[in-house]
Amino acid sequence: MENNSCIRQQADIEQINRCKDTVSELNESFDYLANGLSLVGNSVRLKILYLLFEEKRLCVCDLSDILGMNISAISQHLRKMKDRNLLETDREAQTIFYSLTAEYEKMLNPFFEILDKNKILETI
Amino acid sequence: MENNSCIRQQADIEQINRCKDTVSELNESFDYLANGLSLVGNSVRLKILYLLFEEKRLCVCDLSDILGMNISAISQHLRKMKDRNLLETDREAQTIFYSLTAEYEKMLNPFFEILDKNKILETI
DNA sequence: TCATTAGTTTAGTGTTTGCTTAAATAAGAA
DNA sequence: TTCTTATTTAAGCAAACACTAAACTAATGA
Repeated sequence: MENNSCIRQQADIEQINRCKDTVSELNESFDYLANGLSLVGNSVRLKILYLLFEEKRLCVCDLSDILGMNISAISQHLRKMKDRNLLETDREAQTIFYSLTAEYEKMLNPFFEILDKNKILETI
Repeated sequence: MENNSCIRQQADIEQINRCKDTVSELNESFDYLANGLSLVGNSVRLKILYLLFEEKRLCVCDLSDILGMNISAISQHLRKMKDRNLLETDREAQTIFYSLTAEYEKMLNPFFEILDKNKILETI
């Protein structure tokens, strides 16, 4: 499959084997983390996450209005994030409110801070 | 385009307007951040970033060998990350070494710590 | 100068993602 | 029970993405 002719003569074999061990040990962790980060790495979902961080909770319909997008499209984004435990729901009659889970609120905080900082800069 | 019939009667108009303002103010920041995070949200690139964090520098050929992937595929991933300033290069004769930029090493540190923790757990 | 080694770039292909439309579900009100 | 509101789910499609193969560039050495 691969063109293995490229292994440098001066390659550090020990280093390469250490790296291979790391990759095979952490393989599932890499997949899991990358999958979580790819959810945040979409501007619609990042907006939703930040808005929920600021407002604590919003319903599908609010988000649809704020972002100027189809209810269905928003719902599908929310579902992905709920499945991965970034979000949780809270029903009030027909309305379903989404909010950040405590775990991810904490984890995403550094990024929210970057956005907060930009927001202050914009208003100056 | 949108079915605007979904605006709830009980919707908090002030809240919605505040959110709309936030979104339009920070629009480019959302795009920029999301784009950066989407680079990290791919397991091949996350592996590369973590390996560079651990080993300080590696060449295209080392990474190709470690990850069992085509040189060309690795090179294309590296290029994307270099374009976004996550990585920098350092040539030594024909060999090009890639390393994390200080800025992103710092920014990605919390995620590397999660992986480190998993690594310790695996070895127990 | 020609061959070799290391890496990049381009074109092509299959897969994944995000959005649209339409149908389905779920709760409350008439 | 039927209608309305709020949301979800399923199907379909276009755009973006990741990988392969092949051509190309760049540095070194015979």
